[in-house]
Amino acid sequence: MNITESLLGWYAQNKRPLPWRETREPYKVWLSEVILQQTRVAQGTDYYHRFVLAFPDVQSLASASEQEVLKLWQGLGYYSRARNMHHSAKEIVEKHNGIFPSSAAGLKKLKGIGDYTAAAIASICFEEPTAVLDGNVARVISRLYAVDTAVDSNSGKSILTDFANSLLDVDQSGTFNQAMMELGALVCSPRTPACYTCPLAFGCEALKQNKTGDFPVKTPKKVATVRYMNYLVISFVQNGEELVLMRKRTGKDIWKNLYDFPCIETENSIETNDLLVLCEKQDAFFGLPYVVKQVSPEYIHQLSHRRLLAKFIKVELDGIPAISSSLVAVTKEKIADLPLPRLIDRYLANLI
DNA sequence: AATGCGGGGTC
DNA sequence: GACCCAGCATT
Repeated sequence: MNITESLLGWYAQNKRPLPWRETREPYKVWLSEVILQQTRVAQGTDYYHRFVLAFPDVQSLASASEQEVLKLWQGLGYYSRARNMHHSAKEIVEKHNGIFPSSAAGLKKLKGIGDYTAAAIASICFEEPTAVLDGNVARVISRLYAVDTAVDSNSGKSILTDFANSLLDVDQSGTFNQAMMELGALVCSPRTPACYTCPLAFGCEALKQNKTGDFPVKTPKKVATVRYMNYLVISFVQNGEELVLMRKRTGKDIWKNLYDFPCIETENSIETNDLLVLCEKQDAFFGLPYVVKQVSPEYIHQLSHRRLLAKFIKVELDGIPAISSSLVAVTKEKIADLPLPRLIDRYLANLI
């Protein structure tokens, strides 16, 4: 029995019935792969169902507005995935006549498709004999061969990809790739791998050395830095209707093209009185009389690479502000139509 | 090669 | 609290 056969035999018996495994349509496989980038199956599955329902094919996705796509992506994070997928859907429809590229090299030319996703779609949908390398595969292979090069370095990725390709069953590359990932997800887990039930235990170098905990080798991460977000929740009445100012986030910062409130970011925590001085200085209230209605407690919003400490100051203006183009004035009901970061969504849920 | 980008589950 | 998840783009 060799490693490849043992793996495929295990997979046939133990694979989970995941919805995207019921199809080989490139569109649906692509959608599933993008949703699952840095995202667990449990977190992404509902999003997959909602997307397939709302946009059943690449044409319907291409016809949608970016805001619709982002709204559907809301809460999943890494929003560039949604923007890039929408961009690529339009490219596939307009430049490729709605037909997906059938090679990994062709797929990689599309925005949002890198080494992993290109190999995944090419092998699963088109049987291209190329191995994928994701977090699961890196863990399995690094343990199997006791690879002590960091898996997040270029040389490490190259070594691991070569090993994976050397094991690849070229006649069923899509199945093989999914089997490797499934083994990593279900058996060869990060903390305490279930080696006693692993079909590859007989050939595992890390297990032989009793050092599964030493692999994969990774370069240490940096600690998350703090950002202080002082949000201004500015409302006013126009034509008998209460409106709230929202801001579309542009530029290279987090949450690009999602909506939050006007915000004064500071280097350190700031008292409300000092913040109001800053607001005056920056003309945040448009020179109108205002009343502070509420100051929220501090919200802690933990991201992988950032720790956001947010405060929300609710202010009512007496008058109608002359707003710039980056701001929109919306009714409370319409806020729900906008794509919102999780932090803003949490705050709004607490307002009642 | 290093950094930014989200959010949530798990131990 | 630390880790990490079917990674990618940019610099």
